[in-house]
Order: sequence, then structure tokens, then C-alpha cells
Amino acid sequence: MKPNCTNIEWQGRAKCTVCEVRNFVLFAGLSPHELDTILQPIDNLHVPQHAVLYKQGTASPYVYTVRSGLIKLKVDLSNGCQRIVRLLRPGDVAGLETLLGDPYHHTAIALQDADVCRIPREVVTHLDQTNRNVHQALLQRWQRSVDQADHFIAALSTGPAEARMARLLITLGCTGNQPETMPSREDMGALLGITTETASRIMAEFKRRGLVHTDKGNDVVCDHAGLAHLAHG
Amino acid sequence: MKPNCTNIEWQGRAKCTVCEVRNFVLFAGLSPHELDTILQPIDNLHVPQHAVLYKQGTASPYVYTVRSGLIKLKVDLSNGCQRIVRLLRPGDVAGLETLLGDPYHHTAIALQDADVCRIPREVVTHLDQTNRNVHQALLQRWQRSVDQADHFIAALSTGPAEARMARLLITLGCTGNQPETMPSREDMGALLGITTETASRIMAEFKRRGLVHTDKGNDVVCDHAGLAHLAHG
DNA sequence: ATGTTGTATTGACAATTGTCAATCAGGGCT
DNA sequence: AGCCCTGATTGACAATTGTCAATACAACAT
Repeated sequence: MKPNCTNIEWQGRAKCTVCEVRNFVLFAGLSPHELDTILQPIDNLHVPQHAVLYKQGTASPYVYTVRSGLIKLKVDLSNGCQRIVRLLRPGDVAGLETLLGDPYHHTAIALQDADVCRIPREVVTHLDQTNRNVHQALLQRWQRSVDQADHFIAALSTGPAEARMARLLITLGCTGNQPETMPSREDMGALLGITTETASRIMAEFKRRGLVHTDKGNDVVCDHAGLAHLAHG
Repeated sequence: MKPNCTNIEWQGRAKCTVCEVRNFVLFAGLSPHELDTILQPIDNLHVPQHAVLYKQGTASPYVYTVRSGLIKLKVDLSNGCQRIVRLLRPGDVAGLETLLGDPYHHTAIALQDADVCRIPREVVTHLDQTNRNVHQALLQRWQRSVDQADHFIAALSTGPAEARMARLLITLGCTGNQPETMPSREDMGALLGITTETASRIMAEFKRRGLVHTDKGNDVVCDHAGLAHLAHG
């Protein structure tokens, strides 16, 4: 077996009180004192690109919040294919179903190198019961999952492939200002419910039309207005 | 303007203590005494087919639970089309986003005559804070929305139209035992992200192949095994 | 430099799906 | 019955997308 470079690394105990994205994550409403009183450890993990954070159908008592990077949630289809049902960015939460005792409903894989906090289920359930702000934040994360799923249905799974690709690029944050790292053509296909080849063709055509411009590597800059125009039609 | 036969009718104050589906809905864990102490009124509404329960973008302080019938949640697309993102059956909850102060994220319309309970937001938030069982049930409803949305992505928006239609019929509960009421071809199209004509062609072909059998009106009985086979491939 | 590997791109063709228009079928009405 | 209206079905054709195979390209190791 060849050396595996996609092992998740422990990065130390999370330092929530100085977390630079704390205002976006689950514990926004906690005082430093309250954070100190958490008995269970919150660990900081580095998830290299392509590493598996958890597998669909397995159970473990952890919820994850994304601090940096990009995580995909995918499901296995009956015919062996896969479909990506969600993209998680900094501030998003993964594995909420574990709070209800369910095994994970998806397989979580890093699309780009990511840092996540691994939070024991008991920490979340306890804080949910004792802190109003955390409770509200939890409900908001759950609603956010619903909203993102709806976006996948309405924007990324509806209409011709070209329009969906344009919406995907916009969803990925292509504003035209700074370069964005693109997923592989295969992942784009799994995101949009089209084949890898169709995804490749559309991206190549976008390049020819000047709608996207290769920066370096997988980074591109986009013509946001042009993409927005295609996203409608 | 022609007479409107799709007005929502008030059916009286909800009698939760004798509600035949209470075990499936939000207040499963409440004792009769606790139910009596709810100050805000829970109303029982009849929603005729095609009636609008609420509109996307509007705000009102109500959550709804479906007691009978079938409700569709749809969103308006940028190009004027519409996409159905969820189907709600008895026990499902609609409008949870109102608990977070959001306007409704969808337009809710009855696909079949439906009975719903209209619950003031304050009732839910109060019970959520005072009763452990209601709190847990609320989280489960939220997760159920996520799961149903994921099903729309993975099963109803992936693969060729024929397989998606087979999965839709199975989702609608076609077991082959008793007849099921079908949505219109237009709604099937909006459910699957295909055109009305394609939906019609596929259903007609299913009939010719004997996979579905017209019972009476919009009711059909299905060959569950045959559909399940098509759903894979 | 050379090969090796994995991904992206492209071509050729088949299959699917969309578009637009016509026709058909059923229910309600006069 | 005859008419009207709506939704379902079908036909013809164009456009899109999938399939399978070949090629191009970039990163990396030898």
C-alpha cells in the first residue's frame, strides 16, 4: 500500500477563547468563563485534502465545525455513483445528526485542506440546555443545513448544465476579485448531477468565452457578471 | 374574477389531547395537563387542494404541522420557473424558519386536501424551553427537513429522468398494495427538475409497460418491484 | 531527460431531454 | 347532445447530455 498522505492530524486542544472564527461558529454566545468550564475536550484537527472526516453509516459522538477550508458531504447512490449534497465552509457544522443518536448520514471529505474543531456530542447537548445563545445558534445551524440543501436542489440541480455550472461557480464565491480554487471536474459533476466530461466541456467552454480565467494551478478568476447572466436564462 | 374554491377554512380549536396523529407530531411528549396549559391557541385548518398555506418571503408567527394530506414546498427560480423542494406528509412540520425570525423560505401549497395545525411561534419556543421531549422532537423535525431535502438531491435530482420518476413514485408511497393519488404531470416535473412533457411521456410509458395501473381518477397502483428495479440502473 | 500517473480535454456518436405545436380525453356547463 | 376548458398525451425536431475512447497536459519520480 502506498504511503497515505491524507491522514487527519491532531492539532492540539482547541483554544476557543482566542478562536478567530468563534463568532461564526457554534459557541458565539459563550463567555470566556463558560468556555473554560467545558469539561470535555474540543480538539482541533487538520484535515488534508481528500481525507475522510467521517463515513456515512458510522456512528461516533462528535460534531464538527469548519474553521477553514472546504468540506464536501456526499452520499452513495444505489448504482454505485456518488452525489455531493452539501459544501461546508468556515462556520458551517457537520454531523448534527449525531446529536439525535443517528449514525452519520453522509461521508465527509475535505475538498481543500481544512481545519475543523471536533466537539463531543455531550458538550453540545449540555450547552444547548444551559445557554440560550448556544441553543439559538444550534437551531440556526440546523436551519442553515436546510437552506444549503435547498440551494442544491433549486440552484444546482435545476435547469441546463451550463446554468448550473455558472451557479456553482458563484456559490463557490467567484466574485471576480480574487482567485478561487476549483474542485476537480469529477467533483463538479457530483455536485451538479452531471458527468465529469460534461463538467469539463462546460468549464473549457467558459474559458474560451473568457468567463473564467486560469490563474495558477486550480485557481481561477471569474467574470461574475457574465456568470450571473448565464445563471438565469 | 371567478369564485375561489381554494380558501383555507378554520376547523376549530385543535384538540391536541385527542389528536389521532399526536404521536407523530411535535407534541408527542406532552402530557394532557401540559397541553391544557398552553395559553396560545392552536388552530385546526383545512387546506383544500391548490390552496396556499403561506407564501415565500412573507412573515407570520406560525409553524404548521400536517395532520393529513400532502403539502408541497416550492421556490421561485430566477427565470420564472418553480421547483418543488419538499413534500410534507402527516407528521411533518412546515415553517420552522419562523422560529428564527425569518420570513418563510418557501411557498406552501396543498397537493391534496390537507388538514394542518397552525401553532403560534411562541407556543413552540416556550415548550422548547420547558419540556425536554418537545425540545428533542423539535430537533428531530429540523433534521427530518434536512433528510428530506437530501433525498430530493440524491434520489429525485440525480440520474436519468426515468429512474428519478421511479424513485418519486416509490417516495410517494406506491407499494403496490393500495392505490395512490398522483400529482399532476406539471408538479411531477417541478419535483424532478424535468419538463411537464417529459414527465407525461415517462408516466405514459410506465403505463404501457404495466409498471403503473390507473385505478380511478388520479389514483394508480404500482408494480413496486419493477419501479425499484428502474430506480437503480 | 524519460517514463509514469492522474486528471483534463476533445471527438464521435448514441441516447436523452427540451421545445413547440397539435391532438386527445374528461369534467362541468348550458 | 354540444360546447368549453383544462390537463394529458403525442409527434417532430432541435438541443443537450451521456458514453466510450483517444489524446493532451501537468506533476512527479526515476
